[in-house]
Amino acid sequence: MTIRLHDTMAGATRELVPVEPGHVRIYSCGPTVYGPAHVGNFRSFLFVDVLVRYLRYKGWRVTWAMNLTDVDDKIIRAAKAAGVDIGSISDKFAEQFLADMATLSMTVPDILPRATQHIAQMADLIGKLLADGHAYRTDDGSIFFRIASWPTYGRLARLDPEGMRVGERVESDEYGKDDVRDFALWKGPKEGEPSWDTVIGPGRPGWHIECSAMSMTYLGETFDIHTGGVDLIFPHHEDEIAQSEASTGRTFVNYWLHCAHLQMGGQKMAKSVGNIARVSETLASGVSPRALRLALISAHYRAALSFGDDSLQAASSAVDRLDALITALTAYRSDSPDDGTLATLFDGTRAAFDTAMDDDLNISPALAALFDLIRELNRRIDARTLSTADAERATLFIRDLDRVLAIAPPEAAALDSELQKLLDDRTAARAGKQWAESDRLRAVLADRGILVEDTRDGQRWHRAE
RNA sequence: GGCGACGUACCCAAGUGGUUAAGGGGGGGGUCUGCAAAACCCCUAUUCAGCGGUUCGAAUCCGCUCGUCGCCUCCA
Repeated sequence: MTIRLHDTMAGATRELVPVEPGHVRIYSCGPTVYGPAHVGNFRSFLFVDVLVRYLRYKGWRVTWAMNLTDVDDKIIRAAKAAGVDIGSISDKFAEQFLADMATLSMTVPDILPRATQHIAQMADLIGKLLADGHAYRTDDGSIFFRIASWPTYGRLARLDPEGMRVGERVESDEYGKDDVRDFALWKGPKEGEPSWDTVIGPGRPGWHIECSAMSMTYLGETFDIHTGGVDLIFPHHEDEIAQSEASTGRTFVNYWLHCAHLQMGGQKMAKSVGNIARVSETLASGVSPRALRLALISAHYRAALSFGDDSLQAASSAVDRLDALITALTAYRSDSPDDGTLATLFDGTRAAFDTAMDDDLNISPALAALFDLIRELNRRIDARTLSTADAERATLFIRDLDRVLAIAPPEAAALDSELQKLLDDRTAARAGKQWAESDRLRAVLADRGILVEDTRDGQRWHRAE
């Protein structure tokens, strides 16, 4: 039971060995809830979802924490613009985020800590850094981390601290800092901004400190996996490491996992670039949630992934193919004896699937194993070599793999009696070769979202999405 | 400018030294079928950005060239 993951710090793929045997602790940098998240954001969350799902599928215990940043410059700005307090902005978009998560069948993290509910923990951490000389106050009550006090600063991002000079793109007007590269742990109180009274004085937290405080609160001073998009490597994760390790004197995180960007139009999807797509918009354009999910998880997480009509179309077709098989297996009836080679087929599929996923979540070959299985099962359905029980076994096997992928259709709920009557009427019409009536009923059912197909197993149906 | 990733068919994307270069999508042909849909079968890269090199052997290793993207700033 070994799984290898690519650790950004090591720059290499390493076997996952958790601090506590059998129990993996994961922290993910979550969204800042100042607006609706876009699908690029969700790519990075779904990558962790797949990781968590796979670890659990393999029998590991997982504790997954993902923060919701509910206080920062953007939220403050949005609240001011709307004339409300920051809570009404962050609550609204946190709610929307959770709804989008559910739409995409994303596992709900075990812990979803919010920054504003952990101010005291952050203040304690900053207090420790002040006491140890890793941080200093400025005249306005802000507190900065002293990068010069942390020699390994820049190691994660492979940036040379000496080379990080003030350039065109680095603001140098934040006077008061000892060094322009120092970053804010705490921002002094300002008129019109939220402020908390704490052991280190009044003010509000800087961005990076929340992740250190909350991850260590829930997962311990040293935990296993920390995830985020590649754009968080610097400065966010670099800063987290500096402030965490400076305060504890221990290794903060054992494995840093970073997800590559989702691209649209040849560039990374970003609000600032203006090329974003949101979950709600994508669904409104007729793409099913499962197709969207597949489009976002179908490439290796460390490779840039292009998103657009083509990728959504391909994912939709692939999901349809899976659906068609499940529908066919469900309708399948045969007097054939059990297929003695079915177990071997399943074993081979699982071995290929697991081998691929064990290798840094190499999902492409894993999906290939699934689709190879789909073709082979369709062959056997056509050849009528499966028993009725085999078809059921096959469905169960696919649903087992789908604990990791979460792209299979939900168990079909029973139809209401009116729809069932339409189906029954159509079956009767077909029995009497009343093709016109049969076609009419098919159209009526299609209007109600029930797609019917005729096969030698009789009429079968599935819901349109 | 510094650091890094990548360039495989019409599109997406595995493969990182050795028989026929996965899989998905798309396209073409066929089978099945009242029709439709689905499914199945066949075809769609003698070739892996280009050029050199190492090797018995390279898409896979090395060098150079060209191109794309990312980070160095808020950002998943």
